Amino acid sequence: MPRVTKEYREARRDEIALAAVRCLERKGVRETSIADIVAESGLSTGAIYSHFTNKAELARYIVGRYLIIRLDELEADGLAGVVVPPRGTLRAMLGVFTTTGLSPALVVQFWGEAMVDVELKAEMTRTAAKLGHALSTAVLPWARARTASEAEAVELTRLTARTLVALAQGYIANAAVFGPRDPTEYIESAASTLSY
Amino acid sequence: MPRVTKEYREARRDEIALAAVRCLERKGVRETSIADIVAESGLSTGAIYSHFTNKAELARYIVGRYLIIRLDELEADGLAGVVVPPRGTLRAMLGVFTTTGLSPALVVQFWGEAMVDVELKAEMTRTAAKLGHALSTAVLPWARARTASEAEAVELTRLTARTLVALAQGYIANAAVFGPRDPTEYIESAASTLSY
DNA sequence: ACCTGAACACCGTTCAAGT
DNA sequence: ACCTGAACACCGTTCAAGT
Repeated sequence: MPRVTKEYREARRDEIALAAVRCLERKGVRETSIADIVAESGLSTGAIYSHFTNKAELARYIVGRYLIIRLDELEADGLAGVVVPPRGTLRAMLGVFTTTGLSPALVVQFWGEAMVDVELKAEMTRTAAKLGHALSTAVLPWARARTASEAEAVELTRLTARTLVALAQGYIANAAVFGPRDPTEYIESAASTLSY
Repeated sequence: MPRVTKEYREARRDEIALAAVRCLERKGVRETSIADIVAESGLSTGAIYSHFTNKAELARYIVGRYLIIRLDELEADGLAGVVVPPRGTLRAMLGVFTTTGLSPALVVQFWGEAMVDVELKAEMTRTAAKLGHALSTAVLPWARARTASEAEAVELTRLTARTLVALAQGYIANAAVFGPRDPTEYIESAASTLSY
């Protein structure tokens, strides 16, 4: 048996990660030093480095653990075969995003970090794959209703899922730079703008 | 008369800024040190600090000078009263973006920096205002053709311009994280996705 | 006035020593 | 095994001295 349980280690990692998230939301990724996280967590430098190999790995852990948008309900609808049009899926995704998880400002900072940190980008791609899976499940019944063959439905689902992610990214980046915006209003405006 | 001309100072600032952009495209915002810019420009630390008060001001200068997307043609069409539908304006904006200016990866990094640096955010808002102005000019004839009064046309133009910026941001963020995508295909997919 | 480069303060990371 | 905190290397910024 290990001296400390796996649960203890996990709890310790989360304790550090949550202290870090508090610092990040307050000061931003760039301005948060290990010393800040040490002060916020009440632990020592060495304690943090005995649970994360470096600051980058801590960032990766946070992205993997807190950047996921839970879309269980949508996924459930999709699995049950309920037909939800893409606009409804986007609405649900933005709604979940605005009520839970990290702030748009912090998400955009992590995107920026990922441009430079290959490992963080890989973690983000993995997270995005989970999101893409949930979206695909939600979109598939709708795609089936609109296409003749299953192959066509799958291809339409794939393209639609990437586009939904891009539209959500646009919403997040726009909110981060220019201030909050009502999700429904954004979707309506985008739909009407693109129909001409 | 000043010892050195205004032109000399401007040229020196651009010399430093362009050396910095080369470093930034190569190593990213975070990883580029003043020492890198010193090596790339062939100047000394002090020389750089005699033209920019600090690294943040240099970043601001770069954003103000190289992040602007030139939309002169669109603006000209708008001023001439040519009716271009919003989709055409978006297409033109993404086309200009993909052929000139900074890479999507670098743009996203600057967004991230702006979340933490108030001055950089202000500079970015000013840059965005210029872009918004060009977009508004391009969109106004179309909005006039679709509304009864001038007041309505102006309001529709305002909303449409913000949405066009959000859609462009989505394209940029998506391309930065998931790789390049054909602008026309993105617009078609977004339009079709949002029509349901 | 512009420029040089050594010096300083600060931050991420390491590591010998403690429990 | 986990933790402590002093020590080290590196980076942004300053400043006395040069042209």
